[in-house]
Amino acid sequence: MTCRADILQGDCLETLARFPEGHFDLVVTSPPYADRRARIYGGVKPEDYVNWFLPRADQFRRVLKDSGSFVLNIKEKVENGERHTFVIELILALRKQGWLWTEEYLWHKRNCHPGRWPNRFRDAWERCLHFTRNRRFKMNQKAVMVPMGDWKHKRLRSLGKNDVVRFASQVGSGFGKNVANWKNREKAFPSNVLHLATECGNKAHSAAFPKALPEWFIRLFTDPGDRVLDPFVGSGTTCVVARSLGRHSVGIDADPGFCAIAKRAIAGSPTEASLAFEAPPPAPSALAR
Amino acid sequence: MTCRADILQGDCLETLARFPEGHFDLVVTSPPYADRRARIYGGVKPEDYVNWFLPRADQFRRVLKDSGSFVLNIKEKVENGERHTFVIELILALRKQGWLWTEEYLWHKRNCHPGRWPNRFRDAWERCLHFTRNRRFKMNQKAVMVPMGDWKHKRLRSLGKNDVVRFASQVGSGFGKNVANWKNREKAFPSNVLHLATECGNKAHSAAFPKALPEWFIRLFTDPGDRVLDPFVGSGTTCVVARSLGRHSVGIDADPGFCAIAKRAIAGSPTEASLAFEAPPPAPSALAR
DNA sequence: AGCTCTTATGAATCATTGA
DNA sequence: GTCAATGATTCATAAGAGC
Repeated sequence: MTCRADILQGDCLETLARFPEGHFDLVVTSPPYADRRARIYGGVKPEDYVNWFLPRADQFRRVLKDSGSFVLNIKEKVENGERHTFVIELILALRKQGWLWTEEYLWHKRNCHPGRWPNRFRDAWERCLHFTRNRRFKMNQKAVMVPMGDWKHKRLRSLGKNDVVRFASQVGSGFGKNVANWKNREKAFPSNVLHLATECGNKAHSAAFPKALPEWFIRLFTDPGDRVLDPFVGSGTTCVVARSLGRHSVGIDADPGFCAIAKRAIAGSPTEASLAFEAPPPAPSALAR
Repeated sequence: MTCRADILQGDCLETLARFPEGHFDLVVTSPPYADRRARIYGGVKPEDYVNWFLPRADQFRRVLKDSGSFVLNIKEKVENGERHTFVIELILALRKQGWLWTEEYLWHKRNCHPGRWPNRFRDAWERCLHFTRNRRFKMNQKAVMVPMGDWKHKRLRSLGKNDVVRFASQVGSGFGKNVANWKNREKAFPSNVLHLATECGNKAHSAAFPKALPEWFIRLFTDPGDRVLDPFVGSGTTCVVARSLGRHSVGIDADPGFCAIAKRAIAGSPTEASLAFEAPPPAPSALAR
């Protein structure tokens, strides 16, 4: 199956009005952080961020299926020596708007930005806030199981008593008294912490997140053939990934330059169909450790 | 030097009134989470948590030195399928009280609690909120440096072309690698993500955090001889660690049972002086990956 | 297959200057 | 003074190629 991946230029606040209720299964996005990409988004100030975001989130909610998820990758900046509070204020505001704050996943950035300061260390993590419309929602946990890797094979071959205990606790099965259960199992469920390196080819148009991030959430919260929306699509990563996973997608960006880049990225990217012949699907091994 | 490690029984709200202003250099604690340890703290409900906590935090602030830090290890629980908001509300309230929300460190629990649910994965992280009274505060970054990997030695012998080029072209915000910085450097600075395994030693009195957690913050935010406070000391971990690091400490707990346990733990634990003869100081390698 | 070595890579902060 | 803009400074790692 070849899936549609449409890029629309405009402010998602207006662009989304064209879409019917309950059209999408997943909204996943990394919005312009406050004060970043100032030229394009008019440099929303941190203190205005919530008010800027809310009406857009209202649209996201309208076009999202009842069983859908909304994943928001965001991190507050430091201002005046303090972490700014606009993100946690946004969480509270979104709840008032009717969203459920179901979970907060963490993206641990293995390669974070360099730097050194007297009052803090380098920032190596971002939030992936998971909101839903309902307590019951679609979640395919098996789709993101991680291989246990060499580690398991080496360890299990020679079973010292300590090894068994340590093995069980590291995998998180706890109570892994019955190691035999694990021997035949190749995969383990991940936790709510994702370990991903950032990747960004294009310096001029830095991608917000590495492909593996939307990939993880698309696998987790949608089925093949479902519809994915990224209302701040930037260089197109979400749509490229969605297509390669066999999901339809819509990406919106206010900046014509980004839209052009996104379209090119999609045109040059493999579809699921082509992947099936050319290469194995991306290994989830890189996703969560 | 043998340091005092005093355990006081009582509610820290009242107990701290005996202490003068600016007595402590660091407050580090893992408070009874909402709804946990209900018998002892009267089972503070999540919705009452902020109001319960605030007057105590006011005392913490009073007895903390101007250059001091307050580290709060906490994680919101899931209620009714949602993450509760009492922690982020607490952050906002503490700022209103005059605290600066300087940073949010993460404790990534390498071996988190087992379990499986249809709508979420295992929770593998907790917040370590860092509050200060001032923008300038005591921070000994070198005290928590971690050994570098072996790769460093080889690295210096033959520098990749990329290293040289990027460093040379310091124009245009290219990343530079000042190799001189690496000469004679055996250790690396950590990031704001801590990778620590939980200790599951005594299940009867579930330790709030592993020793390595208070150890890291005590090293980072105090000097030897400084004074550390844990107002919800539980089984005494903070005081045990503080003493072994040569810091004076006060631990407070409302529960006489915990106080007894804490006192025993301290009595049976090594002082810094004894450690100097018996064993090398704890290797920081275990602290942050 | 393991080991060595090479290369790629990043949504940052802070201090200072100018309006 | 307060605010805004600019520039200087800053690491550590993982993945892959090669032997």
